[in-house]
Amino acid sequence: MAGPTNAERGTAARTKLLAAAGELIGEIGWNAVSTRVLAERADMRPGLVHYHFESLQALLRQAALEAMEGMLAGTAELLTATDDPADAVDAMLAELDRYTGADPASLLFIEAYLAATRDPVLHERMQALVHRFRGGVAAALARTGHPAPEAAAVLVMAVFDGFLLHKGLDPALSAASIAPLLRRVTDTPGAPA
Amino acid sequence: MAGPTNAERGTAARTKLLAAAGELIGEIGWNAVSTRVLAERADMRPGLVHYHFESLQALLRQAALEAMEGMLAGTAELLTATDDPADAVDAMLAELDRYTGADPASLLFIEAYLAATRDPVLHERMQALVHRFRGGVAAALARTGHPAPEAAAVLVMAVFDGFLLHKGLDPALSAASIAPLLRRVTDTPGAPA
DNA sequence: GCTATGATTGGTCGAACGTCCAAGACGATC
DNA sequence: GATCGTCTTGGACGTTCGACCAATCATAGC
Repeated sequence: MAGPTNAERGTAARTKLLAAAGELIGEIGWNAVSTRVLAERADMRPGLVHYHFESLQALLRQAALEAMEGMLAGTAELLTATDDPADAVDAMLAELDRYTGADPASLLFIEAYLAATRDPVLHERMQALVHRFRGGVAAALARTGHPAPEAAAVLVMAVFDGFLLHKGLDPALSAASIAPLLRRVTDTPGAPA
Repeated sequence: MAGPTNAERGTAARTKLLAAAGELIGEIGWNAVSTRVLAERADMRPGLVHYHFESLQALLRQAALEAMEGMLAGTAELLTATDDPADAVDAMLAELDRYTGADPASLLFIEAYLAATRDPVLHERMQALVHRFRGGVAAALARTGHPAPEAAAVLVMAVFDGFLLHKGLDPALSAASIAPLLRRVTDTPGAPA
């Protein structure tokens, strides 16, 4: 009965804490995640939090970044899976319909945006994350000969996040209804059909 | 030397508290606004907060709603001041460039969106506020014969808020660069120039 | 076995929190 | 000038917070 080694238990605890933090940030809000509720969700004692992480803020920062990285990585694959980036944007918009705008995953993004305005380290890392993703969209659009791929990528991503924001307020909003209009932005005028 | 009456002092205190709350929500975050820092900003004793307002949450709710109402009202005038709603959207986008995305006014909006997902009363009132504004945009677009004014209004407002979110992360973003692309959305194809 | 090292426990510290309340201060009314 | 309603003060209440720490436990290497 060889149980887990000490190192394994340590990394397992860190992983559980990060996962719990990722859930709680969206559920109750960044500033409402305390060491005690976090430990309870992760099924461990509060003292462990500050043993495995330098501070609560550092833990939340890392949890948010890893969660966002995971979500963006999954979505970025759509860009390379389709030939026409306009179709890819459509697909990403359709995937956006799986989020209600009030679920923990959506809210984690918004919470992170806000936290980034008050945490320089998070700001820098999150900026790099968004910049990379936006660069991918812009590059895909540029390949089709889009006249302003950078600006179009900025607009597309603003629509994504802004739509989530509004959807949280009005769940009746449907991504399908704005998809054809967003296509006006991603399409390249005068291109062969 | 007739000083202010008791009633005047009361309403003045309420006004000061609401103004201070509006500032602080954006500066330090909704959940970080406490009775004590709020009273300090409003230059009064902490005990007064719960004399003039039922609870801290009720105060923050009212402060956020009044602040947003004021900002949206000012912007809505642009809709009636111009003949072409596409020009109005351009003007609103230009006005958006006065916000950095990290200033208290911008952040108050985002904070309110988040708070609305956890406060049913705020949710309802804010939904009505956004709905009314969006209806104005849609009506203006409908007048030009836009084929999908409702969807276009949803997309335009998503761009506004989403762009603010991204601008807070990357101050280099300029509304001017996405304006011509957003025009593709608001324009009515086949309309007389 | 014994000892290193890392993981975990339970508890404590001072500070800040939302809310409430009795007592005082002020202007209006008679 | 007494009285009344409103506004204001200062302090108190129980709770929770982030952070820290000595003691205990479990594994790994000798």
